[in-house]
Amino acid sequence: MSALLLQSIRSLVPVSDDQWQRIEAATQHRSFKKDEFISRDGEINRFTNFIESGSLRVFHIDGDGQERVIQLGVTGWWASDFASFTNQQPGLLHVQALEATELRSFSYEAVHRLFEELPVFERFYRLLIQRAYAAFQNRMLQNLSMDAEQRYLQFRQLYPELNEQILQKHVASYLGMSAEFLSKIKKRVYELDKQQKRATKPS
Amino acid sequence: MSALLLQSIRSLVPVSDDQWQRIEAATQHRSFKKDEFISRDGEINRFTNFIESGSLRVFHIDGDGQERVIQLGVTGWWASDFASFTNQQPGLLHVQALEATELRSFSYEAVHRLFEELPVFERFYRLLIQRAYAAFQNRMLQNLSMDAEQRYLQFRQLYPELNEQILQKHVASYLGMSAEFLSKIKKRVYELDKQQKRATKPS
DNA sequence: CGTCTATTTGAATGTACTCAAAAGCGGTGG
DNA sequence: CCACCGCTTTTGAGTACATTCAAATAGACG
Repeated sequence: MSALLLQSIRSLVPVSDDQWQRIEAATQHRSFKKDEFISRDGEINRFTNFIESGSLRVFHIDGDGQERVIQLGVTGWWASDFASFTNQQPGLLHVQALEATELRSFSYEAVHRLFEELPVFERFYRLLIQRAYAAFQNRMLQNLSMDAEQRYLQFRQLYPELNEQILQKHVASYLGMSAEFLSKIKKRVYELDKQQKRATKPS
Repeated sequence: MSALLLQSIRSLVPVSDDQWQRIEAATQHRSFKKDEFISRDGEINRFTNFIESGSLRVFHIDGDGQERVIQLGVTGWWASDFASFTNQQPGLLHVQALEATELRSFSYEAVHRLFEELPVFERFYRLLIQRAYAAFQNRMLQNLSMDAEQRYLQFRQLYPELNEQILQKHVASYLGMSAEFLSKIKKRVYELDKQQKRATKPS
């Protein structure tokens, strides 16, 4: 019984206990150790994943060997190489556990079986993607219109848990900047915070 | 009768003639002149749009007045301020016709009515978003891992029709670079092409 | 404690931007 | 049909934001 997953689904559609049982029966539980790969570049990604605990990153390695983090995920989030899963074609992305991580995964077949059996599940899935798409459009907007410091501040405000839990170098990559530069930004922001505090409450 | 729209839908799901009539009846036809706004920043976007002819851009104006093109659309594409439409909340984006443009639009109410009446339409809509999301993930990948010249070359290869039909300044904004810089890139690429041709077939 | 990796810091560099001016293009009216 | 106007594109010079590389420091893990 995965209370978190049920909660994630019920936040988008109403589900009877009977329906929930059929959904849960379609999932499989998967465990990964720190740094273990959940799926790889070049493979067909067979699963879409709900994170029960732990964290992971979805990333690409481009021509010159640079890693680019496309997505980060922590407990209660969904994450996979979506394009590869959807089209059942070899993917461009790696998915890797960043710590010991427990997933509740739906295989491609399971998802499509549920679409046929439970219209409410297809609706849930549609809403899930809709939300993800809207979030992505927002992220694109930010990447286009903000400089590195603004992106970091926005990220820190929006996802404080990621900012704490995930290694800085992965956060930097997610935000589209070098790890060194993020380090400099954090220093600058920290000094500004200090100054502001002093200014706000002068002894 | 909108053959193009029917084609767009049938490319994703099978639709009977009867079902198609109910879908088409739910649409409305809307015409826009060049530069006219289809929806605006701050408004709730009531429609999702299929482009029957013409072209449009979806863009954001940020703090310092800079315009950032999030999406471009031409005949046969779907485009709207998706986040605003989906959540029925005031949007951050403008949608504007780039030339005389004919849309076939679905209101928020019409879409939801169709979801209830025709499960096949909900499936179509899910597949449409799925595809858009996968494309977006790809674009994000490219924005993170490619420099300006590579992004332009990829764009030109992927969407030659957009490259020809849309003003360079909008393409530049879509690609996340200044119009001036795109101009310089095009010159460089053109000179390279010339050199290559000379090298390939020396008199 | 020692090793391995992550983060910090600094210097030099580069990619892309801004600003300004010139050239090109398209439409409209005389 | 030509001349002019407005807008887009081109071009060049100076600049800035962010990168790369290298070395030092700090942290985590066995």
